[in-house]
Amino acid sequence: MAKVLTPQAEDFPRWYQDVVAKADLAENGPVRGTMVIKPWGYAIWELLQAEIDRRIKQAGAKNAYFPLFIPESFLKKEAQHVEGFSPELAVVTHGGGEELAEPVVVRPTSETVINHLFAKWVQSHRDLPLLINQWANVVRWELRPRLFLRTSEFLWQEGHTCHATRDEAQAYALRILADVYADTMYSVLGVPILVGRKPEDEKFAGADATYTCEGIMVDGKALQMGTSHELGQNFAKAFGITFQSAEGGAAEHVWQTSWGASTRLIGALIMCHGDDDGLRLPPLVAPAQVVVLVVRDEGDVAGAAADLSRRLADAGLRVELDDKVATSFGRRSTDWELKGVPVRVEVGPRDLAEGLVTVKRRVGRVVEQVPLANVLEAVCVALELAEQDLVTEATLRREQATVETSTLDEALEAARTGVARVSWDLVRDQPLGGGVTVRCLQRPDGGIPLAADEPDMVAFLARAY
RNA sequence: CGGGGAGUGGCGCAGCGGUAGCGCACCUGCUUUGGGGGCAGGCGGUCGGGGGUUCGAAUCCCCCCUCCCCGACCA
Repeated sequence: MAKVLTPQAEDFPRWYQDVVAKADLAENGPVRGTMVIKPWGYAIWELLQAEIDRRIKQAGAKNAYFPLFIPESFLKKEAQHVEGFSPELAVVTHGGGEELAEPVVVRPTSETVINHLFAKWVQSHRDLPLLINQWANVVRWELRPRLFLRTSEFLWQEGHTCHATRDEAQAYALRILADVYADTMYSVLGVPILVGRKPEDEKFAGADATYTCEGIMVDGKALQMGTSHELGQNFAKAFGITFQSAEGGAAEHVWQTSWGASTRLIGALIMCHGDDDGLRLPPLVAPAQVVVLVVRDEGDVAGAAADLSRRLADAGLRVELDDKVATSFGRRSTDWELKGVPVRVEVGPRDLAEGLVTVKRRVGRVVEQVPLANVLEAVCVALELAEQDLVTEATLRREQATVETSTLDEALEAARTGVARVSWDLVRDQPLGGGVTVRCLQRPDGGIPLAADEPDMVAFLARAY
């Protein structure tokens, strides 16, 4: 196998850049920090998006769309929020050749503009809960961009909800975390995650509590893949979102949540499953689940390959037919491998003479000769196993990367190369350094702490992207 | 903003006073095709910008700009 990529062990960040480029996922835009998502990368995003969208709707939220431009004054209405986002705002000061009376910011997130509207939409307890989601791009002027992981503009979904009580809002924030994020990450992306609560100083700007899904990458670093926030009544008070309860009486402020997951998930996919030969895609988000390759255009090989790809497509699989024999077979194999297609079916004259084709799995490099009649079944089994193997491998790796520690020094040492599990009481208010941060807090039994001051919490320390 | 480095065909780089080169990619043709094939021919650059030194500047000097890497911030 020709080495096309910088090996992970040699230089992981460079390996990442190589994969993004060679698998044709994305490239830099002309403005620093911007990203061009190329067809292969975008197709992955669309599949991921569809999965998340389905779960969001299942949780009762409806899609809507709010403006890209937000009056600058809106951002300033919630004190923590403006403090958190000011440094990374893109601000438009001119329009139509004139200086604007009030500058508008390009949304870094949409709490402010959405809550402005919510104040009008919510009047009665009958309007609650209000469950809204939007798919959009947002802009945060990043100092150190990295394709998919941290770009100045990125695509995401952001959910925003209003509830009558704190308990209901909390339950909904946790429901999204579990049913939408954790479930998609685990059962669709095959990425094992740590689910927990962010310490107070790592909360979303303006939130009472932030819950997070932290993925563990091949190099032992953590990546925040999705967050769900309890906003309390902070924005409700800043924007005047009130309702009258069934009992009547004075207007009350609603209790809110917001939650988001972005194109960063693609970065997680790359860094969690990729190997020295490229991407390895879980079948559910593979733009092509199977590629049928014409090894050599001899006799009826091309016809047989075309028939085969049609049969697989008819069975509901996403299939790509590669009959571009002008390019060498080795080159094409390498390219599909870089792109991470889970299963390849190779149709060549030698095998075909015996009524066989070769089925190769990207994960585990399993190769088998299969009679033409059994290809569909063999491919389905291979896809099933591909999914399982990816999860098993990644889960094992996360377990190996996670170290139980009993002192802060031990934890910091372990967090230099992986994840340290340590008592929160040993970490609280201590300086960490070395790029190590508290990724999340859990209860001793792995549950999610519902209050910031729960006793006996466990902290997970790691370096992060 | 602090510390380091780099700007030369699409990409990666060499050249460091004497007419702009290499690898990859791309185009044409032949040959090949079971893991990035081979051969031949070809397209493509006012060497980041401005000023200066010199008979002569990609190369030396001055100013400016941009980008990358390491930190602080971050979905």
